[in-house]
Amino acid sequence: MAATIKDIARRAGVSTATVSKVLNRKDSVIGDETRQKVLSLARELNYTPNSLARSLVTRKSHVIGIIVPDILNPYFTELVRSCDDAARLRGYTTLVCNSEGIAEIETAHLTSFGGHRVDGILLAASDVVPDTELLDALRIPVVCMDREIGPLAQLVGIVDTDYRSGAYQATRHLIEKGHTRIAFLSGAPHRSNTQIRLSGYKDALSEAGIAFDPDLIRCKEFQHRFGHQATLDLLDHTSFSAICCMNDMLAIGAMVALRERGKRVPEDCAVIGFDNIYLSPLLEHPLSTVDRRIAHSGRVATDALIDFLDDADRTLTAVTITPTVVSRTTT
Amino acid sequence: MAATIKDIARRAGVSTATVSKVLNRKDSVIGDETRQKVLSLARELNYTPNSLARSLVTRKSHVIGIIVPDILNPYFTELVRSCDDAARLRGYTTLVCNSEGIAEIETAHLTSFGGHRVDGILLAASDVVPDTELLDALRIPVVCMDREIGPLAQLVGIVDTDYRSGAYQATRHLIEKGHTRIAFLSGAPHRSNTQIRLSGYKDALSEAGIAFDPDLIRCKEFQHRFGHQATLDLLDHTSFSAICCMNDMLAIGAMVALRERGKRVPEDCAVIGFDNIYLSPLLEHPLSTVDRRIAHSGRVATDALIDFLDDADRTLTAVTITPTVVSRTTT
DNA sequence: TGCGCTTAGGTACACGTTTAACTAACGCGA
DNA sequence: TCGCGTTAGTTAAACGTGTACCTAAGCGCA
Repeated sequence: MAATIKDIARRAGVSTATVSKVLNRKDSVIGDETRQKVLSLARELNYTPNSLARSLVTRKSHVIGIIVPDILNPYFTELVRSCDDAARLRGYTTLVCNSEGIAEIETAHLTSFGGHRVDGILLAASDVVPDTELLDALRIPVVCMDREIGPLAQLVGIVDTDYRSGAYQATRHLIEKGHTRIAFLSGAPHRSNTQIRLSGYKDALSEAGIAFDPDLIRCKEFQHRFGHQATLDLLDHTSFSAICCMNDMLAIGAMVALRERGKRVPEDCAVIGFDNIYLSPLLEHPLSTVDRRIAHSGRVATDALIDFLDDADRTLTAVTITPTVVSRTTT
Repeated sequence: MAATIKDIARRAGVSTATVSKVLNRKDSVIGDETRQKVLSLARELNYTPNSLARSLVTRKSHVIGIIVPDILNPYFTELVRSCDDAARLRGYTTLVCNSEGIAEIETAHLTSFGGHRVDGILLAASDVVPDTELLDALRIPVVCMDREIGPLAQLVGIVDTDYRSGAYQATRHLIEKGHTRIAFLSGAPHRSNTQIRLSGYKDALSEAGIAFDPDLIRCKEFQHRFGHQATLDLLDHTSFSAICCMNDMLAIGAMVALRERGKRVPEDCAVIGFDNIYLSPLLEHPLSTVDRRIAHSGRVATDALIDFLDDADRTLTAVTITPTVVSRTTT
């Protein structure tokens, strides 16, 4: 069907090796006339190299696999987009998989990555613990983004966000606006993910001489729905004038709850989010939040991975991104 | 590195053909003992078939390529997610590319699809006209989703949304709520995409005996930003009590503008969107909109494509989805 | 005995590339 | 004349599978 190197070779009256050399710019040793003939035939037949065959022999697929829990989550959408852009810029293609935050699904995807011989793997934040045994067997370089992982030989990059600092800054921002009763919403309470943010929150409070009140804390999951439900619950059981949300979806949920109860934002209750997803400035009340530079972190992670793949012997890259508060209308 | 069929064959003392047969369940003709030996060795070496090699010989990659203008747009995020789910369910993997709505980029992606020997292509809505010449040369089955395309031999599926009906219903919904001055926001004015929706809008108006007023129409692009800007402009130049937006992002933009000008939704101005992206119920004012069954349409399109790929000679599938109004808080 | 069928598996090529190693022709200096 | 270095290619193997076709043994049966 599609033209192959053989077709070109036959018509040009040369061997496939010659064609291959010309097409790969390894043609220092090829005559000018032959080169031209091959090149023009390639164009004429509109030849496209079969990457399957090529990858098979070169043992490089120029594909990198990405695993996220759910691309519908705007944070991951944005992250994936930036990874994909960065990858393409360097001649790589991405294969994106949704793990649903379920270990078995992630494992299946990793296995499939192995079968497709991806050159590298990007692991985005998730609460499931990566199957290091499988990863080890796969021998494919891995970069983790805000994701805890055990010791792993082929871990070649780590890009983390300084959650403590982010939470600290968000809380401090609220305190500076005069708030003292500040609720705190986050994900799974036992994960370090949440613990570390909580410590940032506490630091800011104690620095300001405000007592920590456990009644103001609600930690369960990073979903919109929980932000809504927790806010309603807070409203019923305690008093506060601000909510510090550990991601933007929680903040969006909180704002719906506040409106349902007739509370104005920010007059009656201030809200700050975390992530700065691209939606946050677009909301009816553009959301104050903590910018964690999503696109930048995706780019950095991808570049680290590809640097490793392209340059022979490279060492582990570790970057931590410090987020900053962006104040909009909700605080 | 990774175990191959050869490794298994050697250890089992059989030929690679035998191993291949066992592993592919073509083993009616293989002895039970041999089968077990092969199977257990495969497990032991944790063998994963090399899909590159396999695809090379079978001429089936079990990959389908998807092109969307921009996955950051929630409509496309949701669409891609549902296509991916549907594809995996049937043993296919997806390769997602962003065209930015630029013809050259789309062409590059299509070429790359050819190189990767994808089995089928899913083309999502976009204003650029597909490169049918290239598509023709590629000889890869294509399914279009809400996308105009010229005659094309390997077009095997079309799933469209009845935009006219959607726009008609949205307008009618507004009229039933008592509105008579209804603004209309949509994308590129000359595209049939917008024209057809406009006709639905006009039909509803004339049916209700309301005169069409061109001053209430603003068509340019389907971006949040334009929704915001157009609403401000409308507010400055005319009067109206409702806005009919031809996608949800426009509606979100419109609502920001209304809030900036101190207008309450829906008391001072009602707003209806189109698409029913997953975000629309989550907004501070859960958005009334027209549900176009995004996930369903992705699934239908993907299934149509794979039906074609799996069953030998199938004919073109054409589905049109009729959207329905979902009334929430903004009308 | 000769024939055919069944069972169990092997042989060998193909898929489309890349690449190390080889060759053939030529020119040139000693 | 011989040897050597260039130049411009070619040959052949390899990557990991799938599969059409072959073989060989065993058995039943006329």
